[in-house]
Amino acid sequence: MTTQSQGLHTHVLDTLGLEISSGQCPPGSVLRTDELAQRFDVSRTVIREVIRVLESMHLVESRRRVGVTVRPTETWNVYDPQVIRWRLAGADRPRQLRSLTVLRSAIEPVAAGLAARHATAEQCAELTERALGMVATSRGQQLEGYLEHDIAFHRIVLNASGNEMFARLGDVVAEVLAGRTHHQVMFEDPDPAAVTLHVRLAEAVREGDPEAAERITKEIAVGALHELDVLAP
Amino acid sequence: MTTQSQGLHTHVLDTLGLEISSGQCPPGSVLRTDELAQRFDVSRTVIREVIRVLESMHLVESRRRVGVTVRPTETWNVYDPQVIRWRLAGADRPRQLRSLTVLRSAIEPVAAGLAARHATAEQCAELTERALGMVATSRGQQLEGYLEHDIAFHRIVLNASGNEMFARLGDVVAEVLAGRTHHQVMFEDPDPAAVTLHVRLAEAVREGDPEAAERITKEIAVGALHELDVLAP
DNA sequence: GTGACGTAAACGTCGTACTTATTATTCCCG
DNA sequence: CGGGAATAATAAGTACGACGTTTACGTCAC
Repeated sequence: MTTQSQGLHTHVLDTLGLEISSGQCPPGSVLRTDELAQRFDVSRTVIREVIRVLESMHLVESRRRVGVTVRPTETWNVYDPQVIRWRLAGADRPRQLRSLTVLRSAIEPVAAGLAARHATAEQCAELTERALGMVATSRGQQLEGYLEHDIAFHRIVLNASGNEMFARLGDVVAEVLAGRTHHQVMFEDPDPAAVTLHVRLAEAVREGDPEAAERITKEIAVGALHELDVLAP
Repeated sequence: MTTQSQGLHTHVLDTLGLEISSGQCPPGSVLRTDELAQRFDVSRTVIREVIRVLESMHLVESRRRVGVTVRPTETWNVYDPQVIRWRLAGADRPRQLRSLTVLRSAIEPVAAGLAARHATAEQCAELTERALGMVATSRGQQLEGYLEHDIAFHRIVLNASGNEMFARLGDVVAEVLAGRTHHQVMFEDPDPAAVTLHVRLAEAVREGDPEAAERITKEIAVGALHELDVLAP
């Protein structure tokens, strides 16, 4: 899904990034550019560019005479959407999903409060529209449609907060929601209570009620965390 | 400050990243690899590796036949510590500092609450030590010493939260605090009230009182935001 | 055992040649 | 005169080979 064949660079980067973040190349292990070039059947040029990108994400460290060593997990750029995607696709998806959901539970209530203050009429309208879309797709195994509305909904709230750091978390939230829908066992329709809360949040934002918006979003977050507790060990 | 002459790559990356994030190369403007190679007097190889890194940060987009175009601000990886450093060094430091402080005000209270639950004895000890260090350096123009304790203090709280997303925000907070001390007009000693709150926070964490920890941290955040309002327009 | 020293292994940089995608232009046909 | 298809031009993508530079590691003398 993440792999497009739009260039050798992309393919190699994606493969290596996935291998590293999935723990297949544990921290401390070393890679050699020549070996990689041989393995992927590409020139060392391509490998070097990939390594540089991985290095900028602090996934690896390149040192002379020793090679490219995988760095310890604590140094990864875990906010890089690419890294998040790799990790969610890899082994410790549950742990990752939990960290990210806790992050959401801290950010989104505050963002919703700000959104209630700053949202434009246009944003309010689209928010309501998305909430209705969620209602419409909340029953009858329309998970993909629901997911799309859900992602759009949260993205609007984050954007409407007016804070760029919050806004840029839209991609992260999208990854989390997508990961939850696709990888988690999620046969059933979404929780009706959650759907209702989204509708109420849209109302609170439209009415410019920051306290309510914050409170409702906290409830949504609590629900998401609870869901994780139930579905994942 | 960020530039070490540890390789051409680093130097070129730092220079270009700074120029882009400072708005010197506004979104939409195009760079050519050949020109850059000539300008920095390095081979195209080096330039390409730099471009690839910049591309992974979503600062630029490279397309055939058209060149390397600077992408709009909304797409930048603003959580990348490198990008943060560039932006804090650049033109819109005030705006950036405000966004980041709002982010802190959302994250740190939650992190402090978690820290109160999960902190080890060792972490509590070091936290208290740092709080005392802040007290000791809070008067008499010892700003650098105070800053060091302040950074360490907040880093411990974030780490003790047990959430890796929070923990990785330690670097961001460090940048914010450093930026505030160094670039802001800050002749005076730190606010005594803030110092006291840090001491109380250390106590709350040590006593395992999440509610108090969260509340006190919120007060610290409010103070930081207020400080921004007073010092920057 | 300890220190200086040399060696080789890996990345770092360079230059060039060639390939490919994309845009701009030209030119022919309707 | 206009529009679409063939064509040219351009800049990035890839490959290869060579040399430079750092640095871990083994060796040798003391």
